[in-house]
Amino acid sequence: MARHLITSAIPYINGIKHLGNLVGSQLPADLFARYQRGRGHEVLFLCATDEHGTPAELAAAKAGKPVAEYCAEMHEVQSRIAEGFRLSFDHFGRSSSPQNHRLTQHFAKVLADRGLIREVSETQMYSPTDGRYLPDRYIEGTCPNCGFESARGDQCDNCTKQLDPVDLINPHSTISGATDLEMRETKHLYLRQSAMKDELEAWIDSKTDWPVLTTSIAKKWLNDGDGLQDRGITRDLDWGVPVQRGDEPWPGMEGKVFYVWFDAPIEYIACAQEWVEAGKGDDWERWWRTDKGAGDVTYTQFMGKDNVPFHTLGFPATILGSGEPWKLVDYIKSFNYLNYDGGQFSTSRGRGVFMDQALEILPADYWRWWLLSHAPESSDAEFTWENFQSSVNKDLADVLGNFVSRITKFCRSKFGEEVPAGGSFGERETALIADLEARIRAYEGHMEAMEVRKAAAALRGIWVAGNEYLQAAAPWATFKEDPEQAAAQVRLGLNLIRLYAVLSAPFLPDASAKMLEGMQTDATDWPGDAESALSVLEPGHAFTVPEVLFSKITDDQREEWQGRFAGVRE
RNA sequence: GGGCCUGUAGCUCAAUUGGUUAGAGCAGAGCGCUCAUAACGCUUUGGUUGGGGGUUCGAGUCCCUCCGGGCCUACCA
Repeated sequence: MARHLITSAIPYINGIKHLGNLVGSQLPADLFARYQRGRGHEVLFLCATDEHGTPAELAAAKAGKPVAEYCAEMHEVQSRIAEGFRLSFDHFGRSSSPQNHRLTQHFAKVLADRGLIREVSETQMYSPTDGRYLPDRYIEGTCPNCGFESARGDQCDNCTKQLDPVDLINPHSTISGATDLEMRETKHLYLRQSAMKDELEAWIDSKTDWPVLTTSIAKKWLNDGDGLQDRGITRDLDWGVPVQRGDEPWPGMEGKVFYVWFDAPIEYIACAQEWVEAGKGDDWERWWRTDKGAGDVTYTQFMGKDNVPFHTLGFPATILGSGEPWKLVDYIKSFNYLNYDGGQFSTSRGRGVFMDQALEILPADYWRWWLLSHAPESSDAEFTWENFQSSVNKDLADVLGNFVSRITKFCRSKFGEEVPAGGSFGERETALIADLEARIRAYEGHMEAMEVRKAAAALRGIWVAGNEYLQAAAPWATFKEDPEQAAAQVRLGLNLIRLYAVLSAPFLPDASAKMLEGMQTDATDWPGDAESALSVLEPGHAFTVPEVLFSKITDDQREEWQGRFAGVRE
């Protein structure tokens, strides 16, 4: 039995995520976790909320709540929505947990002890009106280069020139509009990534089977300009992990916190500690310490492309730099973006479908199927309501759902609600079994390789094979001449439903459960050979005709949703 | 500006890494079936692989160039 540690990029706390966020990390991670569990492997699947940073503070202020309270509430909201999508996290943690505080401070100490942290004195814009230091992009003004009036402090959106906030003409805070900005001297800690460039590069170069999206982004950062740059890992904020050297104070760093991108990946580890604390497990080190049992763990991370630099360079620099035997990631599966109907999903403009809204209008399986079967693997993908409607209606309602209906209802009318006895398999059945054998193995291959769209296509092909068989065998015709033979055909058809339930579970957990319930079986072992997998339900086994698995999306519904999600979120 | 990704049938995507006649699904057309959610199956129309040039016995695949789309560019996360 293999052991799989699986993490999804942790979603930021400041609101409900849209479908693009979902398909870029949590959903494919869940697919992989469910598949590996289905194969009988030991899986630890972790996710959490990423709770620190300026946007969290601002979102809390906007909601009129203390930031800790706001984050606690939003964590609950995201947690419930994750359950709604059937995301099967073994634990859904919080980057603000005490475990993460301790571990983040521990890593900082170890890195400092090994000479990998240096102090840098720099100047930073401070806004007395806002009472806070402002990240560059929270300052706007007129671009000195092109005269664009809403240029951000880090870059002008009009001429794309990179800027320094002090260059802006008439700079002001985008939070309050305040113009009384001043430069203040402040000290920060930098992680000396540059000192680890060769080690990181050798490690990346050894990963020849990673998606090009992952390695090309990593290499770009390694070799761009002067090479890998040191990175500031502290910020002047209130909300975050206080800068400490382990348990000890860090002189000169009073009142500062670690930068979210330093503490967020560490939460992957802290989350396993939370998992133990919550009573769901008893040994987190078995998953994370190679000196304490994690040597045989395969660790896979899932994320959108915007997260790649932090997972290929920043976090590995932390892990490797510590010199401690932490488990390093084995495979990084990254995704492009999902666009919405000709443009981008927009949280600020309420454009597109958000996770809570999606569940209000349709069950999770509909979304899981469309999103995964259209996952943005090779390039950005696009959600359109027409495509969604036709894909879901055809694949789920017609091909899979109707298959279940036609065979169960036919059996009920001719043989009653139990698996009929009699007859034997002939050439047609042998051919189907051989075909399915090959298709199942191909499906497994795509799942192992995390080729999500190909896996979906292969699964659909397995469903189609059942319809082809029924059409050719035509038990409704056979029945008139040779009821025994029809019984064998129906028996095979009913067994196909159970097989489909097992194979489809990673994509469609709810429909899978309904099929198993209808077949009144809890035999969910992954199929070894197709032949024995198709004789699990024996003659005389009782079943019930399941309710319709997937009702179709009507044109009226589609048009209504199209209008509802085009503009501003309520 | 620089870098990376991408462009294949009306739509969404494949193509064993340079190897026969570029394949699937959806949509369209025709036929069959009547168990089933007006479902299913079979057959079929549809391509100058964004344009141009080059390398090669052979190019969707490699090189050059032009055009279009997207992302990243280190203080949003």
